[in-house]
Amino acid sequence: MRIGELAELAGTSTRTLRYYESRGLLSSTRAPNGYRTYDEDDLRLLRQIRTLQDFGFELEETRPFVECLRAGHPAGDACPASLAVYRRKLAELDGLIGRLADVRDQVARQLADAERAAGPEAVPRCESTP
Amino acid sequence: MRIGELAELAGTSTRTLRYYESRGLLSSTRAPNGYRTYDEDDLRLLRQIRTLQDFGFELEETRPFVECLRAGHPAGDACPASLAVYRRKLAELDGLIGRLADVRDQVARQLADAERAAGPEAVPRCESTP
DNA sequence: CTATTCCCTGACGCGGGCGTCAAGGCAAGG
DNA sequence: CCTTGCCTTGACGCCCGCGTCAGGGAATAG
Repeated sequence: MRIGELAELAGTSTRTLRYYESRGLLSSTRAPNGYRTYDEDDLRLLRQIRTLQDFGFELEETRPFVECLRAGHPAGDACPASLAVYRRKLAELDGLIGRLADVRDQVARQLADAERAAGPEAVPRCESTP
Repeated sequence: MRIGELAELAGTSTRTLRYYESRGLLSSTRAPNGYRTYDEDDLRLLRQIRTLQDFGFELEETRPFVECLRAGHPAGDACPASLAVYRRKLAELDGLIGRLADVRDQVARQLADAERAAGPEAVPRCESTP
């Protein structure tokens, strides 16, 4: 298949596919006229990349998964390097979520304090003053 | 005080202060030699900005707080516009944390599945095989 | 006088993942 | 032949909060 079809199948753009190729993540054979040609394996590879991207993985972090698939494994996460990325990402996410939760609570407290200071009359709880 | 001193007091850089000024967030008077001059009010204003920045607020989102302080209020969050930003940010944080938690769980599941598929022998639970 | 240390403005760089335009080639239909 | 629609490479733009360099002036100590 050609680049436009692959892009549509993966729900992305041709620009993105060329970008992945420039990063060495996606490969393509060329038709005599210079057009990129892809097969089902490329689609699976691309889907793997997109899934991880949707998880918030950086492109570089998808590389072990890609290489794992290229090595012939049925799943991109069948290799130790991919598992290592999973684990790093889990730790990263836990840290990030924890920090965000802290921030959330601090903001909530700031808001509550500021609302109290501003006077409770400005914060109608229900239809108490119709 | 001059820009270097203010920067150090606020734990930031002179570049940052000039940047804030270019964004219209921080103001300064000028000494006859052209040097920026600041007072305690500017320091408080700057601290307000930095606190919000540390929370992950974008610079533009600190503007209501800055204007509130400039209007003479003792706290930057004493104005309705600031409270509105707090509320938006809370909702944003809740949404983000929720999505990240979802991703975290999906990654954890992927990891667990991949570990099972790879074979449990590669995942020593304790010192079971010394 | 010089050396040091502050300060000034202006401008480019960076990271990440593309979007988007430019300028053209190739294939197929009418 | 022309048009349409796909494809090619190359290159600039964007976001955002600065870092960092270039090329100067100003104040102070020795």
